[in-house]
Amino acid sequence: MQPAKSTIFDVAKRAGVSIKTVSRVVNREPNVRDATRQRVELAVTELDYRPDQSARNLASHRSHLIGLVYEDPSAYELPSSGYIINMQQGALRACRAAMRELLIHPCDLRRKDVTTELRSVINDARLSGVVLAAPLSNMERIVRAVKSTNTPFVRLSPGRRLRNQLCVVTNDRDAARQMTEYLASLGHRRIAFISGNADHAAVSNRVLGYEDAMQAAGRRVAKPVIAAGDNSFDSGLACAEQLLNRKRPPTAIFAANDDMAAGVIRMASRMGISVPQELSIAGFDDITLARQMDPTLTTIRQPLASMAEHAVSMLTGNADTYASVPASLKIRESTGPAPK
Amino acid sequence: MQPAKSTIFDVAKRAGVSIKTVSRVVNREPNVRDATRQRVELAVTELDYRPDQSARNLASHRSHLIGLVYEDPSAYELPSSGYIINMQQGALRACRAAMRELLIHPCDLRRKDVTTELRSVINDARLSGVVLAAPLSNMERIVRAVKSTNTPFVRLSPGRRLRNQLCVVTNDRDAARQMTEYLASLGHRRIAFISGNADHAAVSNRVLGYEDAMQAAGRRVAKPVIAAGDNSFDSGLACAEQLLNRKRPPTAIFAANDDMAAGVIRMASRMGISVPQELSIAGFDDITLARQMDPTLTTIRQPLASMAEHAVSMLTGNADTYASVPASLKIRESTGPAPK
DNA sequence: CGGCTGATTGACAGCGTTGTCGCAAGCACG
DNA sequence: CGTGCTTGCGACAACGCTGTCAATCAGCCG
Repeated sequence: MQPAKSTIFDVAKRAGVSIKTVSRVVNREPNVRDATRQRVELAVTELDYRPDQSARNLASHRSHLIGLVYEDPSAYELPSSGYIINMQQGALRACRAAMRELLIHPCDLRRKDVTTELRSVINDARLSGVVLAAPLSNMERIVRAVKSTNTPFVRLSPGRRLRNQLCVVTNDRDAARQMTEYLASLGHRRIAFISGNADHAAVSNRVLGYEDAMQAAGRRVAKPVIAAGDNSFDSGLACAEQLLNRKRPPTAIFAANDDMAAGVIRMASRMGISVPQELSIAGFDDITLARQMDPTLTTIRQPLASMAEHAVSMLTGNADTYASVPASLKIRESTGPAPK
Repeated sequence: MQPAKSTIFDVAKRAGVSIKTVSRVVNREPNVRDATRQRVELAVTELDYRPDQSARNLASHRSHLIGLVYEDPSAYELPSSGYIINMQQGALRACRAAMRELLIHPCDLRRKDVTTELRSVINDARLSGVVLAAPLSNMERIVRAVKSTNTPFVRLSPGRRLRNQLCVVTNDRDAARQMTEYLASLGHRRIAFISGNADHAAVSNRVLGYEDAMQAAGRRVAKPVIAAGDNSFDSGLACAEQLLNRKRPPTAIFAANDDMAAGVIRMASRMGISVPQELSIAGFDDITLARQMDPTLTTIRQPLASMAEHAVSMLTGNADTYASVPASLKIRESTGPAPK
């Protein structure tokens, strides 16, 4: 049996002060004499006092919960588990540091009442903050719903920097440009790109980065070729098939995310095309899988975990209101010199 | 602006009853006349009344939150994201059905204070129930910590059926036996097994299933060969290397989970051994990745999502106190007839 | 030394439910 | 027609905090 849980009254009595003073000390409010503060703190540790969250919630209209909201992958059989897990890990790290807990809430966009439901969750649980993952962070109605709850929220990769709104971004465009330049520097001239779901602003930025590089390379490389994927492994297969069956197939394929790149690798293997000897393949995200594929995937490490961590820190008041976390090139086995 | 939130008092006034009666109706308590119940229900819908969760928590000492507790994968760089995501999806499904929300809490077992911390989380958030995933569901100190909070909890794959305790299991042993028999039926005689982390009771059951089948097959197949992995992709690589370098290497390798099986496939490819022509490989779990590998992986579909869904349903009172969800064989490309 | 100011502290009323208990009405029974 | 039990309902006290506001105290000025 555990010793009966002590309340703010017990602490107050022991320290010889009022409950309000205990409250002040616990919440680090100003205007408490040092001596008093110390007496209270002593009592707190002696009694192992930990404030009751429910009571706090009720009285203060805020909980100690942070909500992580993202697109429900099961809704579409999206194999994007790496994306989600990474975000969760980052968010959890920051939660731990700030003594918060994490509530996860995937949204099924096909449902008509997503916004109503989202509002209910935020209000019912009195979340103290919400992290809105891409691509939701870029959808008008979703953002509006969250905003209407008056709960602080951070948008992850909202596509562009926003004034007066919390957000965390990464340099998708720049990173995509770097990757394309890297491929060009290996001697590739026909570099194709597989784009993804246009809802996902980060993904469109990657397209732009690819185009930037292709344009800058000018005559040295051939025209941009962009195939339309939807971020899924299967669309990677399909796009690869289409691209590789051209009369003059590309010698390098850069996919807007790793899942699609995995599809490309798979298709190349099916078609008997060796990677990277005959075809170089690059991805974007650096999901766990990227290191386990055969060949291992050259990709761009998107700091999803750090981004989510930053986001939560913003909500707990431990970070600036804006953060840009840089992505970086990870060169592995799936890319090599262009074939002669 | 939204219409001011209505409270139990508003409903009571409108229905011409006391707040207690409203409470009874909302909570489906007995001893309310039908006519009264209907009047209240009408008022509830008219005013769009939704009880305040924080107030409920405070008064009833229970929240509407379910906790999902699992081993922290980031602690060990475990690539088991598929496992976690699947569980989450199942748990979320049941939460949605029961109007609950899900709080996730990975445990870092290396920390000395895991149990203290776990208790705090459960108590602070006043979780109404906890789902304890394997292998935590099988660790004495963890289970004890959860039990000490007097919060209802369900153990996932605790290794054996437990009396008077909520748990959800699957037929690991039987499924492993089936897979082994299947391999034998393809003509394989030297079938090796890669076992995993012994903490994970489900995994030890798989070893037993393998042994069952090998024993039953008697003289027809060679003696069991078991290599010790630790559930990770890398250990799959290592064990495969060791097994395949034997004088008489196995013609089939059955790994206790898909991550290790992926490692085996990878090693075979490195060593120039063709799968399934020269070597058959089977896994266990059916993670998303299993369908994306090359060749696609023959494995056992472990119904993790359903298991977690069941678990949450138990906690919300919508299911029995015990469930066994069957696993099933998924034959794909990585297995084939034994080489001559 | 009186008055003024800002720092420090406490009393007390919420916050919106659920739990306990009491009371009245209805019903079976002798 | 009285007794005892069940059913249906309401009054009111928790639940354990935070917010508001008033009271007290110390320091400082003239």
